[in-house]
Amino acid sequence: MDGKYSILLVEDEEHIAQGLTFNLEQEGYSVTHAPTGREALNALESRDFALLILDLMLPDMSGLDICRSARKRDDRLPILILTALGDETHRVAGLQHGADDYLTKPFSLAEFLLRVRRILERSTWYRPLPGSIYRFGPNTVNLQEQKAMTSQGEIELTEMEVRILRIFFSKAGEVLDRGELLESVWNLAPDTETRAPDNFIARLRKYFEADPAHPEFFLTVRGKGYRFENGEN
Amino acid sequence: MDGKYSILLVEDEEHIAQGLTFNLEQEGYSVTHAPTGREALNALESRDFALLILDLMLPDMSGLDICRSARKRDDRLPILILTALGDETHRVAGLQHGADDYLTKPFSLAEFLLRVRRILERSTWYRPLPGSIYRFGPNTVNLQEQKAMTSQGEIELTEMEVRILRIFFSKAGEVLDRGELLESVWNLAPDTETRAPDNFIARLRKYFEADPAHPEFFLTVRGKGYRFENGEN
DNA sequence: GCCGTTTGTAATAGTTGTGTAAAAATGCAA
DNA sequence: TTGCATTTTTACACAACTATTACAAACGGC
Repeated sequence: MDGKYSILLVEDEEHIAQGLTFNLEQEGYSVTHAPTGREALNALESRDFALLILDLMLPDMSGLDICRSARKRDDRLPILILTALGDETHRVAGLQHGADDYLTKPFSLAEFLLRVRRILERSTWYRPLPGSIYRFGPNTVNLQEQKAMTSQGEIELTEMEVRILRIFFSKAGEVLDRGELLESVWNLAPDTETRAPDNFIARLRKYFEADPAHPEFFLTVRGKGYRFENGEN
Repeated sequence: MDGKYSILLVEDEEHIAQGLTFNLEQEGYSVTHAPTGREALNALESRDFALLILDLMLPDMSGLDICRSARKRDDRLPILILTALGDETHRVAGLQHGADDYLTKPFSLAEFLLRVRRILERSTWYRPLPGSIYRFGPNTVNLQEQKAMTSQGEIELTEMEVRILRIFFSKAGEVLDRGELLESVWNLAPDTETRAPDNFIARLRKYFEADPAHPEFFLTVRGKGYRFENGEN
């Protein structure tokens, strides 16, 4: 769960896929490649992407079907169609199916990368940055906007709270010892004597736990530290 | 004020301009036509548009210059470049100057209209409809006429107040840090030491909040800056 | 005089420190 | 093993401190 944009590239021609993947990763994006429609749909089911790049000519199904079902799941997912079908009918059909952009092969690599960048830049204006929304149990945390929705209503988060939550979310399931927390959140030596972390844990439990005395998300690992469980794994 | 999108069309060839205007109006948009760069800049100065459609080949100046200065005024104004210069260098240059899309003449009218519609649809996700009035809670703000209706009655807004409100409205929900405000409203270095923003916030809260000490719209994010919530999202 | 900025001081939110209670682990004898 | 005393660790309310913000009032330019 890093800050990189994750892109799903749906393309059956292996060498084109490799070239695009290479160049997109070069730009700092994280690319998942799906060579068939089936795999594309699976990937869309299993996780969130910041952008869908779609070849229309797939062996098993029409790209437009993928386009439609992706739109249905997430009506603001940016979609870039990339195809050899360049005539007006196809372009219009693609745009009508909800694509954000439509590039015809052969296309200029520079233009392609610019359009990708432009789409992703714009998308941050209307959808949260990848990884900035986190859900567990009845809670929804928006790290970017420093607020959270809990079963008790919406609350504002402070900077420290956000920093701690960020660490916990990124290491869900792992035990975080005091020293590690002190280093990464407080920039203190790992052996500093302070109970500041305890206090924050208590606060987080008050915010997010149904019964703070018997936490199900922010767990104590006696003698070690704390462990965050998101309730899924 | 109607809900129509207003488009500024910058195009020197009269018959093309007429054709596009006709078709765009057919679609329900309100079109302003500027045949020269100078007139385009004047129009951009005098009022807000939802979209700028730009021919690059103008008699008096380069379309890219217009693109740049329009971006400077409003960094989220959608721009569609429309030109006969179709080779890669020009396309890339256009996109690099901040254009949202780039269509090469001759283009398909249907595709053009679809792309316009797509851009405008997306834009409502991240910017308030220009020229329309903005509502939050019991307040109604008209940036165009620099007036606002609050629960205490109608007030006139000063230029600075309008500039700040514009930023807050267009970034509703986001945390705006001091530096960002200083840059975009005051054109100052982001690390300038001043409390001018505080004073305006205090004023806005006095205008628009039922209880300025416990704001529900203009919120403080301690250590960061401010966040405007329109009460919907 | 109107607006916008600077300045000074009060108020406040957020973080950390501290004390006490509770809980868990440990030691050890039976 | 079991039971009980002892020690260690954690929970968390509250106090103390500090950096940041609120805002009135004075100031200054167009």
